[in-house]
Amino acid sequence: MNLNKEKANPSQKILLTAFECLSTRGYANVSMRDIAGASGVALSQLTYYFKNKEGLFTEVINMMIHQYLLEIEDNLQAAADAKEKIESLIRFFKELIRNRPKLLRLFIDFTAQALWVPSFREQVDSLFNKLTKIIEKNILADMELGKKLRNCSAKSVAKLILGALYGTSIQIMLGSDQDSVFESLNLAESILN
Amino acid sequence: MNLNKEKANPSQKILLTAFECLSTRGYANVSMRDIAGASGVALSQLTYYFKNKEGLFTEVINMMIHQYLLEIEDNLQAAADAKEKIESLIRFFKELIRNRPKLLRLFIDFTAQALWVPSFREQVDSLFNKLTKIIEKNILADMELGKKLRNCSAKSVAKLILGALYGTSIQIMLGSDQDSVFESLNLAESILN
DNA sequence: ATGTTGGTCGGACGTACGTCTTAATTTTAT
DNA sequence: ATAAAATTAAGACGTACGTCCGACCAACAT
Repeated sequence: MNLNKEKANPSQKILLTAFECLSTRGYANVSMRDIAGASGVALSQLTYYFKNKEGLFTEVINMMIHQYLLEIEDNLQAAADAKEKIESLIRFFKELIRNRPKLLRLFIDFTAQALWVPSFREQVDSLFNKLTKIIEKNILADMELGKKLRNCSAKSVAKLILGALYGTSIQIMLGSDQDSVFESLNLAESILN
Repeated sequence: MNLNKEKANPSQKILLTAFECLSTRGYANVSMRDIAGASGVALSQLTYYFKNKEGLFTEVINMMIHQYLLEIEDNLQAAADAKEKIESLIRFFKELIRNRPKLLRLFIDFTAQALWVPSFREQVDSLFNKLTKIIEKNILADMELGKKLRNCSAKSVAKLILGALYGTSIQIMLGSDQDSVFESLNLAESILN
C-alpha cells in the first residue's frame, strides 16, 4: 500500500488498516477492536462507516477487486496477441504469489467465508464471472485453442483456466515445496499455446 | 454417513456429529457446545477426547482424508488404462460436487483455515502431496501426456491437474451457474486425453 | 467388599466478541 | 452567529466462547 494512510480520510484509513490485519491474520482471527486500535480510531467508528464486520470486509474486498481487476485488464489489453496475453495473465498470478501473497491470502480466506455468508458468496460469484469474462474476451477470442475446443463454450474454457490458476495458486500458498508448483504455472502457459 | 451413530463409541459419535455440523455451517460458525449438544454429550467430553476445537477438527479431517483417499486410489487402480483412470478421477470430483457437497465444503473451509493455523497447514500440505503422488503414479506414468510434456516434471503436471480440478470445484460450489463449470470438468478430461 | 481407574457430567471462569447507546465535538449551511 | 448535521469518542450490554475443575459413576481387579 503506497497510499498515505495518515492523510487519507478516516474511512480510507480504516479500510487500509483492515486490509493489513485481515490479510495477515485472517477474518476469523481479527476483531473489530484490533482494527480500530491499529487504525487509531474508536471502535464505534467502524460501525459508523461500515455498519458491521461483514460490511467492512465487503468493502475491503471491493477495494481490492476494483484495483486488481483493472490491473489485470490493463495488462491484458496492452499485450499484442493471444500468446502475449496468456503470458501476461500467468505473469500476473506469479507476481501475485511472489510479491503480494497477502492479497492472495485475503482472497482465499474470503472465498471460504463465502461458503457460509450469502453476501460474500454473491461477491465472489460476481468476481469469478468478471474474471471469466476477461479471460474469455481477451484470450479465447482469437486463438487456436478456442477453435480447437469449439465444441465447448468459451465460457467453460475460461472457467477451467481460471480454476487451474486459482487452484494452483492455493497449492503454492499452502505448500512447502513451491518450486514445482511454479513449474505448474509455466506448464499451464505452454499448454495454452 | 451410513455409519450407525448411536452404537458407535462416544468419540466416533462426536466425530460424526462434528463432521455434520462443520460441513453444514463452517468451522468459524460452529461452537464446541453446538457439537456437544448435537451429539448428546457433555461439553467436557469433547475436551476429554480431542483436547480442543483444533484437535477435534483435525480428527474430523483425518477421518475424511483416510476414507476418501482410499476411495480415490481404489477407483484409480480398478481402472484399466490411463484413459479410464482420468475418466474415473473426473467422475470422482463430479460425484463429490453433486452428491457430497458437504465434504467438499468442509475441505475448502479447512484449506482456508490452514492459511492461519500451522497444524492445519501441515495437514493440508500433506494431503495435497498425497493426491499429487496418486495422480502422478496412476495417470502420468504411462500416458502420452507424460511424454508430451516430459520436459516438465511429472509432479508439476500432477499439481496442475489437481489445481485445475480443485479450482474448478470451488467455482462450482460458489457459483450460481453450475452447468458451465461442469462442462469445464468435461473439458479437462478431453484435454488430458 | 474395597479401592482404583477411566469415563461422564454439569457448571463455573475469565475473556473476548459484535453491537448499541449516548454524549461530546467538529464541520457545514444559513 | 446560530442551528443543523456529520463525525468522533467512550463505554456498557448481553452473549458466546474455549477451557478447566471437581464431583459422580461404572467396571473391574484385588
